[in-house]
Amino acid sequence: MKKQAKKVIEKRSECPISCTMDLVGDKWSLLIIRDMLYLGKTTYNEFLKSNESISTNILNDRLVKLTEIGLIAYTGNSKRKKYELTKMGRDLKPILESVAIFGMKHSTADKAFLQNVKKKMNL
Amino acid sequence: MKKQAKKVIEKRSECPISCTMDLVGDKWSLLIIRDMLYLGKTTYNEFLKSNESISTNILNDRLVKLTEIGLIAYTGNSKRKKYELTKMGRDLKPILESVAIFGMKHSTADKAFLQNVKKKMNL
DNA sequence: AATCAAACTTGCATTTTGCAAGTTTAATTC
DNA sequence: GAATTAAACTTGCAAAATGCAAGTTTGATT
Repeated sequence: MKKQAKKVIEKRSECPISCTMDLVGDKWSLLIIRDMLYLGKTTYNEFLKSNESISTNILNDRLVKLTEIGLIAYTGNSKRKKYELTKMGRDLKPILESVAIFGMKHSTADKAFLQNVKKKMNL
Repeated sequence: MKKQAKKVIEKRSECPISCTMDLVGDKWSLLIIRDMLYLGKTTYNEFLKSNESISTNILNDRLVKLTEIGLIAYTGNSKRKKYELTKMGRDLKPILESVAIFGMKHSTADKAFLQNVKKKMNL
């Protein structure tokens, strides 16, 4: 029954940008948040089926971390967890918006991607 | 004279958010951009002296990558490089702003940090 | 010409991520 | 209510990214 010790997230400095990156500046966290915000995903298996193919151990690790941080929270028993963004988590939306805008302008990404998603979600 | 091969950055998906994270979603890139945008830094040694203590190999790697991507560019000869943000790089500013706003609201970061910086820089 | 120092480079340890399995236990089916 | 299913993890090991402490190279300064 080895629960991973709740490791304190280290701050590299007092800069608000640096601090935020220390929370969600890894390869996967913001994509999980995106799936919640734009795709309405709530469960482990839904997150697992993203186009970017996150692996199970990383997904689990991120869900635990994001929950510990307080960006997401779950309801339901341990085998039917439903994750939701907290108030704090929803405050990440402007970040995702600006990241998406940059991506639509500069990357070779499919520019219709988020537009379609938003339409589907009535956003 | 081993130049590191210009490795193509892999896209995990067509999502603009994912694509942007594939470009600058590592532990250090946005902090270098921050130093250019808010602190007016332009040289290797200035970047090296950040509060977050980036190490020399990582800094060099990121400067090469960001230059290859086209977010920054340098003038000057190889021993007195002056880096500047490109038009594309300056388009990251809204991302840094929203990240900073989140950090000021939610992290235990020094809330005066960026305010002071901006005042100093007349932003 | 000698010295300095800015801009890298190298080697190796540690941490994070990726991949392919396996395990546990609520919920469903029979 | 026992057997089956599947959602939510867990584990082990390989690969990649990061961290650290040196060293090297080459324009600029003395």
